[in-house]
Order: sequence, then C-alpha cells, then structure tokens
Amino acid sequence: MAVTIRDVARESGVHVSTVSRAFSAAHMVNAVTRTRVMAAAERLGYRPNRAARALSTRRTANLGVIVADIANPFFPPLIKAAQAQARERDYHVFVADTDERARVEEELVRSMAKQVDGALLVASRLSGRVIAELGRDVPFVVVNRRVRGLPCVLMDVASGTRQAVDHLVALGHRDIAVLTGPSASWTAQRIRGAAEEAAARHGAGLHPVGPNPPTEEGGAFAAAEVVSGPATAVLAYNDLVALGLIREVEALGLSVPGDLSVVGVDNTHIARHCRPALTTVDMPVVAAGRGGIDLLVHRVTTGEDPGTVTLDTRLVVRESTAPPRSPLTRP
Amino acid sequence: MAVTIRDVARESGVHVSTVSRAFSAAHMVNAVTRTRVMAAAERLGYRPNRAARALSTRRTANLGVIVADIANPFFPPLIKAAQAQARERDYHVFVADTDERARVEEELVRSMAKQVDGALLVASRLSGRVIAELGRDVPFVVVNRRVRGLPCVLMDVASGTRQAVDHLVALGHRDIAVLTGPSASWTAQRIRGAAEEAAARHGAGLHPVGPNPPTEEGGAFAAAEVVSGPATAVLAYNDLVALGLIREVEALGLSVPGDLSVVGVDNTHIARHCRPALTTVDMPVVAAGRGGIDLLVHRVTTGEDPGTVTLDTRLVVRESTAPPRSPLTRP
DNA sequence: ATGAAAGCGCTAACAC
DNA sequence: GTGTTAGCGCTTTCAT
Repeated sequence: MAVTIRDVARESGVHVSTVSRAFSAAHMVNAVTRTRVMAAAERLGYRPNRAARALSTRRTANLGVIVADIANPFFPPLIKAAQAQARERDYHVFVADTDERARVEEELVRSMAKQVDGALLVASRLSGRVIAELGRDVPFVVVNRRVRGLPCVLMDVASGTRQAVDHLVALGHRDIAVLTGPSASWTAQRIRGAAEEAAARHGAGLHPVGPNPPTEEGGAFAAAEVVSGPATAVLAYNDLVALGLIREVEALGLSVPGDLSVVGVDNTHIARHCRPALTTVDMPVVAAGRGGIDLLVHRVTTGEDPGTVTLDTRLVVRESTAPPRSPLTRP
Repeated sequence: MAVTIRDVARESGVHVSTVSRAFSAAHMVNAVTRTRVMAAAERLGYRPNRAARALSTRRTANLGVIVADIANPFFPPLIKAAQAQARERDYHVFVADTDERARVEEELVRSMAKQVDGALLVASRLSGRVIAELGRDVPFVVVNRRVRGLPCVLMDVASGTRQAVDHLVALGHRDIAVLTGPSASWTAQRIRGAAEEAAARHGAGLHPVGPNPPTEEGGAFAAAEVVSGPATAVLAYNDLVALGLIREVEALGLSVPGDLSVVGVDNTHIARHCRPALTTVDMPVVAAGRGGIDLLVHRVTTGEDPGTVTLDTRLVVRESTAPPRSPLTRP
C-alpha cells in the first residue's frame, strides 16, 4: 500500500489538511510546520497521488496529444515540440496513436477525456461533427484541420503546393499527377485543391490518382497508374508516398527525375536522406507543436477560445525534380 | 459539470450502486434494469470517469511506455507494436519522451506512477539503483537493459555485432573503429563488448571513439577522429550515428564504402533509404514491443515476475560495406 | 495558522 | 437483484 497524506499527517503530528496545504499552497502554512511536514514526507517517501488530486480539483495537469501514426516521420518532431512546450508550462503529455482509424481515434479521445485537461488532435480523421461533439467532453485544439468553433493550428500547405506546381511548370512540365491522400484528411483536400487551381492558372493538366493510404505501399500502388498516364511529374500526398512511388517507378525501369519528377510533402528527415533526395513542401511542425500547446494551455486555463493560427509552408528543391525528357529522346 | 453516475441513477430510478454494476459487472444486474440504466446513461451522455474508478479499484487500465527519443526512428515501431498489443489486452497506452535526460525520465516515471498500472521502460538512461527504487512504485518491464529483479526484454545486440565484425574481417578489414553511444546505454556497452571480443578473436584492431550523442550530429562529430585513425571500417552505435558519420566523411572528400566501410545498428527505415543503403544490425523491435506488453500485463495482473526474454539480432548487409581500398591505390 | 468535515465520482462489501 | 454504507487520496470550505 502506497504512503498517503494521512501517513504523513500522523508522522508529522499535524492534520491531513495541513499536509495538503504544505504541498499545494505552501504560503498558507507556517514555515516551520511546513519544514516538519516535508521532512516527514521525505522520510516516508510520500508522493502525492495525482489522480486523487485531480478528482478533487478537476485538474489533472496532463495534456493529450493524439496522432494518426507515430511511425510516420511527420509526427515525432511535432510531438517532441509539443512535449517540450508542455513541460515548460508544467503539464505532462500523454501521446496516443490512432493507427489511422477513426473508430480507434474516437475511443481513445473518450478514454483520455477524464485523464487530461485538454488534447491536441493532430491530423484528425474524424468527421467535423464528431470532433465538435467530443469537444464538449475535452477542450481541444485541432492541428492541421479547420473545425468550426474550435481553436486550430493550420499549416497552410496550399502555399507550398502552389510553389511546387509553379516549380514543375517552370521546369517545363505540362501534365502533373497528384496522389491524393486519405479522403478524410484535411491536408489532402487542401493539396489537391491548391494543385488544381495552380495547374489551371498555368493551363497545365492535373491528373488525380487515388485515394491511397498515406504510406510507402500507397505510393508504390499508385505507380502503375501514374506511368501509364500522360503525367511527367507527380505531386505526392506526403514524403512516404513519394518514396514508395519512386521505388516502384524505378522497379519498372524508369528513373527519377529523368523520366518522372516527384515532389513530396512534409520535408521529413527521409526527404533529406533518400536517393534521389526529395523535393518537398516543408511543414513547420515544430512551430505547430509548440503553438498547439500554447493555444491549448490558454484554452484550458482561461476558458477562452484562442482562435486560429496559420503557419506558412514553402517548397524545398532537391534532386527529385528536373525538366521532362524531351519527346525526341523518349524511348 | 459532467454527468455522473448519480444523474444516471436518478434518471433511471435506481441506486448508484446498480448503475455502477450495470457498467462494471453487467451480469450482476437484472437484464431489464440494466437496459433501463443503459438507456438513461445514453440519454444523458454519461461516460464513466476512469480516474474516479481508478481511485477506488486501484486499477487504471493504462500502461505507460517511456522512451528516450520519439524522433529516433528506432522507437516508433516499438511503440506502435506495444500500443497494438495493449489494445488487444484492453489497456490504453500513454507514451512519454524523456529527451535522453535521466532527470526528466525519473520525474516522468514518478508523475506517471499513479496514473498507470505499469510501465515499459525502453532503453532507460537511469542507473540500475534508481530503476529498482522506482520499481517499488510502479511495476516495470525493462526493455533493452538488464536490471536485477525486474522482468526484461533484451535484444541480444551482441550476436548481431559479432556478425558485423565477422563480415568486416571477411571483407579484409584489420582495423575497426567503434563509435560508442551514450555511456548510460546498456546496448552501447554490449555493442562495444561484443565488438572487442570479436575483433580480438580475429586478431583485428578495435578503436573506440566517443562517447557521443546517439544522433546524426554525434556521428558527424566523430568523423574527424575516425578518418585520422587507422580504421578502414566503422561500427556505429546506431543508424542515425552511422548516417551522420557518412555525411561528414563524404564532406571531407572521402567515399563510403570506397574509403571507409560503415555498419549501423537498429535497421531503422533510414538504413533502407539512405545513400549508400546501410549495412546494419537488425533489431526485433516489433517483437520487443509486443513481448514487453505481454510481460507487463502478466506482471500487473498476476503479480508474478515473468522473468527475462531474449530476442536475437542479425546483420543485414547492404551497400555501406566493401573491401578496404588496397594500400597501393590509396591517395 | 491549523483542525474538522464534506465531497470529488466511483466501487465494494454487506445487508435485505 | 438491489439498496446501504464506507471508503479510495486528496482538496477545500468553514470554524476556531
């Protein structure tokens, strides 16, 4: 049986309420009494039970961070940034992975609800309606998704996407495929929308392929359709998909960027390391993680809606994009 | 104010204890009463408060997973596997990142203590003494570290390390550098120990370099010392370090594996994607995550010590290792 | 400044 | 099968 406040009270010859005050409102207790209490606590190895404290204060000092897939390299830097910022504000962070499944996500939020003061919902796959409903149980901040009535941190992938299309068109591409991501992804919709708009502006053709899972397998799967179409360049939903596509395209005997230019999204560490290094849209994940926690803490401490923050994205050009092979030299 | 068991009791015209039973021991309550209770709960949008339940049952149905660095690609697959297995056993998982800092790790464990039934301590940087002490507050299972008196899941990196040294010697290398990782890392000690032993067996020279942080920066930092020494091959603490070393060695005008062979450890996805693709020791992280949760659940439900599980590792040969340049052709 | 007592939301004997 | 009654460990009035 763990040592409780009661044991400390007995050991130090004061009442439990005094011990409680010594720990949570030090200034309300005589300095020497406090010292005596603390000594007793130390001697006994007492640690406050946060769950019990939460039951009575209705404040856990925990925050939740819910992501679709920890193994997707997009998320870890965001999580780390969130965790660091939360520490700064004296909160602990619990991370949970929904495995890209809306059902799991909903259940996770529900089960987390009473154990955290608020949660960061990153790249949620839930419907806006469900999010709003869950939002009544837990204060949310939503990252990379716009939900009416909830504070949001948005990475404006549209601007980066436009830069990507401009870049491809400038290289001479006239037909661009876009690998659409999960249909429930807000980011996926924004990428596609911005790509369509930018392509139209240049009078270039845009060819949607998908939806496919946001993984290497998803990218590999799309390869056949891409190479059999007219596109000489591809905009992939994310770096993972881009990489899977590249590997499969190479397996089909074509080369990147020689035969096909590929642009990713996220600028994960993979983009720097893979061969060819990936031209990709950089997402400000560290700022998003930090900012998300800031909004969340603001929300849970003041009760106000801190509103929406939008962060810019930009294209990072590396080796996976080049001018299209001229028709004459095509096999 | 959230709706409680009390509201449901009033709404359905039964006593609170009946509502409680309806939720946690359905078979102990009349079917029709139960239906009525459930209907009332549904109508009111009642959700059991897990924290309150935990206070009274002393069981949270949460497990903790504590890792050094979520952004290190070694951890995410392990976390995912653990989370999946825990779900299977009706537990939720809270992940926390210690940022490679022992102080943070200790504090995290302490604060998690009362909110989880047990925790998986992965690649802990704490001293064995502290772990054992904390182990009195929370049931632990320790992954990749041997701690007296605690259940462990060990990935036997020594076997893979031996294979790596054998491989390098077979290629013709006579002098091998080993980039030692964090001195508090059990794995780091095992790698070094096994490498020394294997090198000695072959009569080859082994040259320790470090300790350096287990990151790309750590690897880059070690480059100068490596290239100025006699080694023609390097065994790095992990893939990240290997990659950082390779990049820096290339920046110094040398080539891998032409001028220097490099072996990593972990077989993270980076090893497959980087250029040159990395020869590395594969770690069975998925099995470790799963197995760790199995032991932990066993431990928390039965109270028994499930003992130690050891998993094998093996070398995966890719492109970053080759025979040493013969002295004649050296610049 | 400290003690007494009620209560946070739930479960678990023990009665009936 | 259901109601009664104590707690679980802590905070927070309200007295003193």
